[in-house]
Amino acid sequence: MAVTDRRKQVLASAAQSFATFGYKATTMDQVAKIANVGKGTIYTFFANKEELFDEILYGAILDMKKIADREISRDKEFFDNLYRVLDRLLEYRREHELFIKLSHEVRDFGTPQALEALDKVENVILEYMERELKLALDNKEIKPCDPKIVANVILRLYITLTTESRKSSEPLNKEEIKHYFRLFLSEGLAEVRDVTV
Amino acid sequence: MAVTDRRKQVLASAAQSFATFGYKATTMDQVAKIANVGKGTIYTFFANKEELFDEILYGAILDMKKIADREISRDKEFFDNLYRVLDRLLEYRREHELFIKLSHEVRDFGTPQALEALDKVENVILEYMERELKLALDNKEIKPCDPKIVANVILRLYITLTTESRKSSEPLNKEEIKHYFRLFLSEGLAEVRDVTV
DNA sequence: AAGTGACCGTTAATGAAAATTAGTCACTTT
DNA sequence: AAAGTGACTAATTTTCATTAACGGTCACTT
Repeated sequence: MAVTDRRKQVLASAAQSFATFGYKATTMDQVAKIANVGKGTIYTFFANKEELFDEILYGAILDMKKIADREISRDKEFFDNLYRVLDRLLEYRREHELFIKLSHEVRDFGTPQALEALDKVENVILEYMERELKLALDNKEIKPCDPKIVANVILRLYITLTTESRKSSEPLNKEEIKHYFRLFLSEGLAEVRDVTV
Repeated sequence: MAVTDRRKQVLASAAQSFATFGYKATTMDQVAKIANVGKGTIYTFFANKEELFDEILYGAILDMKKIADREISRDKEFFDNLYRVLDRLLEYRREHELFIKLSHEVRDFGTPQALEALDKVENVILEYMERELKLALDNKEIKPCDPKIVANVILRLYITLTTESRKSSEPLNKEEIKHYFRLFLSEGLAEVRDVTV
């Protein structure tokens, strides 16, 4: 069997295992078994468990970058793009088994590698937003501000709106989320008072 | 010694112990010792450890309500009041030893009673904001919205801005926080384009 | 040369014994 | 008799020694 095939075999098996069992509960013995290779073989491709995991994570992050690039349309306005891409990225994150499992692992065991992985994903999203905010600043579409801070606020806002479940009431639907998103980020909450209708 | 004195003695000792050691690490033996009463005496005033804790928590919550009422001026505008009261309340929460200890306890051990206590405090703050938002709605100071959702967003926004530390850069100063607070809640991020200057 | 799995040192799970704790109540003090 | 107490109990938590599982290696096989 060709070297690249074996490598791919290992990667596929590891991806499946990490997504099903999380970081901690995935053992190298198991990956070797699923991949139908000896354990030693894994170590000819990857220095250790963390590097194997990182490569799979990097693949998922590449997917997210592709999603963002595909979803963005330079002819549409800033807030539209922002909301749509953020929605897609977080949907991807929310629905991918690997990230679901990693979230649970952080909650239940606090596994450092799982936490680090989720942080990396968050940073990718933040970096994307920072870039877009800088473009919007150059085009004078938004008021002067620190893109880093605003990117953070926007992400937190989105997360707050999408997890508005815990206390009473069911989570907001997409239209409601979009409405509040626009209210805070674009229009502002204050009623306009000095404009004659 | 009068009954009320003994009760106060117990409360004071318990308050000190909860603030110093947290919920879990405060033992009824220790409270009795500090208060200079037999352990049985505590149980003539409080049914159990949780009720003793609740009474102390309730005291702190009363303090917060007083702070909010004192800080609010009906002649000042809505966002000014909102920001100032929120700032005072969270400063109180941030600087009171009991709440600091309880936060650590939740982080380190996940003690359910500590979590519940912090939730109660958060709810007091949310309820206060909800009330103020309803007033502002009646006065048409803010656009139509669900006060519950907006209260939540505002609290998260404040917390995001005040803990903008982890990733690089030092935390924002009060003026900066106020600036961003105003930017998102009052004015909106979008640059106004259709107004001739 | 490429691939392997038994083996190694370290870390984590297990469970039984020991210690600690919230809450009680028979007894002491006032 | 009313108020106060701390030794006691049942339940929980901590401790610790033993066992099991793990990541990573390397002498050996293919």
